[in-house]
Amino acid sequence: MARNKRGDTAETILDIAEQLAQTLGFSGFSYADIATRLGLTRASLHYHFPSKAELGRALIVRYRVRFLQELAAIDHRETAAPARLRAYADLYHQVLRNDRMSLCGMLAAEIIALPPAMQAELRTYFEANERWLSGVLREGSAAGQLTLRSLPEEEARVLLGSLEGAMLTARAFADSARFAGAAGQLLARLQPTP
Amino acid sequence: MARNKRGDTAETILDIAEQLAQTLGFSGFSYADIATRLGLTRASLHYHFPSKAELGRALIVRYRVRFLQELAAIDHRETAAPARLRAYADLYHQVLRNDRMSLCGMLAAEIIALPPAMQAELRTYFEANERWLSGVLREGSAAGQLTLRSLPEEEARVLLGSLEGAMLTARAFADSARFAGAAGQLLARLQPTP
DNA sequence: GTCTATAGGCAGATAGAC
DNA sequence: GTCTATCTGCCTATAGAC
Repeated sequence: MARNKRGDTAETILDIAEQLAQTLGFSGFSYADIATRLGLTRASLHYHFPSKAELGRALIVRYRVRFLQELAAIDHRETAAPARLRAYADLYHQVLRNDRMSLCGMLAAEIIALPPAMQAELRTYFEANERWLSGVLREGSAAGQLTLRSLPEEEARVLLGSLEGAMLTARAFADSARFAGAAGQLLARLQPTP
Repeated sequence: MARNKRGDTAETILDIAEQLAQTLGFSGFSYADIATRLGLTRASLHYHFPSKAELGRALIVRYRVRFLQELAAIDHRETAAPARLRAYADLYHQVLRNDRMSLCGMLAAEIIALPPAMQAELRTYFEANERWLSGVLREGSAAGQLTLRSLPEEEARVLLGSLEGAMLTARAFADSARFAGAAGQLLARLQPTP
């Protein structure tokens, strides 16, 4: 749903659900968890999001839209490909510093347990990410700022997966510096050797 | 517990629980799921594993022991570092072809929702993995078979995280070839350029 | 929009018979 | 070891009053 204006109850519900999903997983939280933190009853939540499946779908859609806005901001702020990639990795790092896992990385783990509509949205999210990364890698390669060892599309897949995995293992040790180190190395490998 | 001999009911319970945990996550399955597939009642399961937390702990311990046995087998079978790394990545690939996620990668996602004993076992598992990888990378580097861009320990962390992440995203697209492609690239980057 | 009340089911776990 | 029966609590979801 989430057809209301910003600042609305629906948005606040999504904020809380997002935090819970990124820390406990989608099957790891309940309407009761949200209701308690929001100071509402479970029944009221169902007014805004009739089913948990619809809440989950809205969660991914909003997350993707916001993420793409941030990517557009990076495109506007940074012009060089290496700087854009660093800014991209920084988005992940910020999430981790908030003691969260990437929403879609988390959901990808439990994808089989998710309703079909959420599975589809998840793939759309990853595809959009890879499309943006591919573009940055291609342009950086053409400009001589990056050295690719394979096609931009394939490098993008590897990079996306590697960053998600770096978050996953960093979280296991509750150490966001672990992520920063891994991200730095992954990007350094793309640097051209003069 | 799992204090019984192999082939026992306890082992079968672990087999089923392992498959469920690797596909749905630890909070994604119940004693009822295991009982149904095994043809027992929920109460009987509690005889073997009094609580789900103990079942989960036994799950990780057995998984780690088996995994380390496979790593020892690789050490015995392959002598060159690049071949050992390929065999290592192949272990992941086999898991994925069984439509499963790496057990500990899955559990790492939901680590905050896990009982403390499971969290500790999880870290032990990852540490053991990194220790083995570090050794292979160090020896391969010393033998001129691999080119490292940083310390073996750091390269090991990056590789472990990247492989886990490659599984995660490959699963989102239900495409194990995606993992194979990423793994191939990650290992190719370690190849010395003559 | 939010509430109370409640349905109906499933969760992990235990007691005690066999 | 496995069973039946049961407890307690939580889950998603709905009906209907305000």
